[in-house]
Amino acid sequence: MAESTTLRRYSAAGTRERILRGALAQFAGLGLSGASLREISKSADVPLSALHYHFGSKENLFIAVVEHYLGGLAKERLELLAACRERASSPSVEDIVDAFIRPLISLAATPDGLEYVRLQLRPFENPSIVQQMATLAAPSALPFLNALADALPGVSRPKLTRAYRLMVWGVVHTLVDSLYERLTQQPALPPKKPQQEQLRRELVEFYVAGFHALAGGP
Amino acid sequence: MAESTTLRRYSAAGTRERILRGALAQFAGLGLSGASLREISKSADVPLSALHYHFGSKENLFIAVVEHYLGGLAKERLELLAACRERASSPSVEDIVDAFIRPLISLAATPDGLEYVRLQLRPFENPSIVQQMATLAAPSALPFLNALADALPGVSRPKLTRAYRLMVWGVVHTLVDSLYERLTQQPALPPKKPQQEQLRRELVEFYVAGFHALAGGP
DNA sequence: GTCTATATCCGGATAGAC
DNA sequence: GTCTATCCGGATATAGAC
Repeated sequence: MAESTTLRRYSAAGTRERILRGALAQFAGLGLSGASLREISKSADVPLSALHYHFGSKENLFIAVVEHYLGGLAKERLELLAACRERASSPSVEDIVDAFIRPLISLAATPDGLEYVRLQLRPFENPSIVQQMATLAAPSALPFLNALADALPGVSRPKLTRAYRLMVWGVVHTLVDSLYERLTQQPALPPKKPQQEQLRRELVEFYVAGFHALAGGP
Repeated sequence: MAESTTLRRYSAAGTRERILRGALAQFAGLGLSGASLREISKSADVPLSALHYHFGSKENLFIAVVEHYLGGLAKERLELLAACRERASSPSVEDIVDAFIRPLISLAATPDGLEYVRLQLRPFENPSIVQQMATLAAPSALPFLNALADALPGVSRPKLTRAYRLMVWGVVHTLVDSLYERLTQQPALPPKKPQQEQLRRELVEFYVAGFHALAGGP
């Protein structure tokens, strides 16, 4: 009946995931340099050395967090884009914009997902991280740019890229911007589902109009 | 002929400004927690203690940098907005958007100005800073929101605020986004004046269309 | 694989000479 | 006002017992 006197508190299986969760929250709130491994280890309830054991370094952990949470979002977006292609041979601007925005709003409606969206605003601290983030982002960004180029054949690629970027960052900031939450006394993402649907329609409408304007009108 | 043996290298008059310049570059590149006062002191060529003597703390210095550089931008924007009001009793959406975007593009075309634009993407690290940034931003944001509300009477205030925020962050990111510079191999802000003018027209066009779409068409 | 203890360094802030 | 020297906490990372 003597319980093992080992100090191990958790199975190895769950440790990695708990670290990723804790790290997500810390990095999202404080950024790469602002977060500390000590705090992450506390919030994940693992010893500090477990972070190094599993991830090697702070930067590696950061990238691991991004990879872990980015995957689902990119997958969902690409699936929606593919679904448009099945319905019509080439998707409309509205289809494309919706396929981009819809999964992000769903994601932001979950607690972890919202943290991940916040994290996206923080990674620009050293060139190595920027490089790795760009590599991670490319596989989901390029199909959208290509689809937009097909839907708007009159618009040059640089123009399209800039407009795509307006959409990317505008939407992310809309969902998590604490500065404007304070300035305007409005929550960034409404808590209830119907209002979130409303917000999605509003965003799609806004950006579809913008894209069409670049092509010289709808 | 004996030169004074004092160690003072610079007059006090220039010290504050050099500190602000050095701090701007460091904070813009690395964020509040990523930048170090030691590096700032080196880049400004002043001793570390001068930073504390003139500004008291790292956070105070950060806020001082923002105040110092934000001033000119806000002033120029509000002047342009006032100028529209003189030409017509109530400015059009295009006037308002242009008054918002034009000074930012001019600012970003100067080296220090570009650093300041980059800095805007970094201040979200602790509640006290967010609070102070919101306070600093309000005096220039509210007149623009009010002007938009006048120009688009059919659009609710929350909708307008969200759209305004889309514009704020989209434009800032467009001018300095290193992630997409790498992803797309395009410089964020074109180096030559005519192309900058072109970019400005493009941005104005995009956002004017978006705002009008919210009102149910132009 | 897990955990404690520690090495090593760098950060912001300050004391006090000049 | 300016500058050197220093305090001290907290950071990442690692060594080594179990």
